[in-house]
Amino acid sequence: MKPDKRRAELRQRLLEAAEQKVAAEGLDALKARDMAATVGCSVGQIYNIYPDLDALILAVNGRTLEKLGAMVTSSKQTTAPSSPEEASAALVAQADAYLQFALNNRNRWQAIFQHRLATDKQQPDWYLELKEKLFSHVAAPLQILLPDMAVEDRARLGRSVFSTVHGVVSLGVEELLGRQSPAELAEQLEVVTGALVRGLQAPSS
Amino acid sequence: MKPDKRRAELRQRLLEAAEQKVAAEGLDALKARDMAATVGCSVGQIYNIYPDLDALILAVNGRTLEKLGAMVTSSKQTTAPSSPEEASAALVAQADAYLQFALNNRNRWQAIFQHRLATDKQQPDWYLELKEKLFSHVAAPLQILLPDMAVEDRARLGRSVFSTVHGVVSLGVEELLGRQSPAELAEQLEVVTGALVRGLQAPSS
DNA sequence: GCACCTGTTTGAACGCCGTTCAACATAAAA
DNA sequence: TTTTATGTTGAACGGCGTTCAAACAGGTGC
Repeated sequence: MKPDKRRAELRQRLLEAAEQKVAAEGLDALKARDMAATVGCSVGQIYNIYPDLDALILAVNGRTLEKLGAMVTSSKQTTAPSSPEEASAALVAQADAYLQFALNNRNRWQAIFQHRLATDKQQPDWYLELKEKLFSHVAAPLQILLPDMAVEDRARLGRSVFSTVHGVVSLGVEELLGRQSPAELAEQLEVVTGALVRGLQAPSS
Repeated sequence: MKPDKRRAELRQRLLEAAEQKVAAEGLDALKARDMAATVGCSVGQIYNIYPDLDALILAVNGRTLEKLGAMVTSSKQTTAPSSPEEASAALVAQADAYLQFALNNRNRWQAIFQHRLATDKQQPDWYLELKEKLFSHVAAPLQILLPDMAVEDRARLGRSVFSTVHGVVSLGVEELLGRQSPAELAEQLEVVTGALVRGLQAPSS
């Protein structure tokens, strides 16, 4: 078999093994030696395929971002909301979809925000674009909700609304055990996103 | 000198050294050997004073939470807001104070949310109380804003509002370089918190 | 002074980590 | 077959948190 094909296959197997490991035991459980043993190659081979473990983690997180994006997109109750009411409902539904994804894929979702590159390295372009795509999903319903807003302002606001939802989900999921149930969390999230959307429509003081 | 006194002094010196290290170079730069060298003791001595490095980190983060709490508290433009308008302004001011603290103490602030205990260990009570105190600062103005709400509901909502602000600050600070300036971030935060507060007062649909 | 005991302090050593690279295997060319 | 180029390997390196047998210091009785 050609070495190129071997490498491509191994690359795929490594990614799958890494995804499963992260999903099952969290980002901290991802170890080079363990991955090598799982896919049946040497430790060194990993570094022939990925420059370092960070690259493998980014590949895993990239796939998570894709799944997350698909989830949030498919949540839009109306594929193209036309009224402010529909747009509001779509935003609240997106927030709930984000929460449900975080709850159902906790380790994978946490890995996205847990992982930190060394300060001198920076996230690759394809990864940044994936995140941007996620933000833009939020900005779309905002267009119906706030039609007079400039495009770049709406993009910024989309990021902020996403951040808002992320904050509630993030701190909520992190101390799930002992304090609040998933149902209570979903309720709180709906209260907050609902209020935020109403407030954005209301005239500013 | 009595060993007890020596230990107490060393405990203090270790905490200060750890704080400075985290503030200057971030949580990841905190190493046992380095701390020992800085305060002039052996590595082992650290483990006679703190059970492990997690405990030292929690001590550092505890002090950060205290400073943060003081900052947010002192931000209340009116020490005891009496009108809904004052309460709204107080909440927006608190959010801005939170942002300013995060910007001015980035590494220390990041350390709070970056640090993760092993899943089998859990945060000590005094640490949880510090966080609870922070949330309660938000809940206080909510009392004027939503006087009819039950106490425990208000506490929950306080946590959610805090989470909201935290989300915007968190994702905002993490990609500060290249995209948005601190001023833009502050503006975005004000837009979001303002809208949220307005929405909470408006009748729910 | 010395010997004894008791609690404290020490830093080499352990196990685990990401990463490297001289040595080895394999395939292609001569 | 021999030589060359290319791909693969896993022991070894440096660094990490943590431990614990051994060295140490302080007090007590002689």
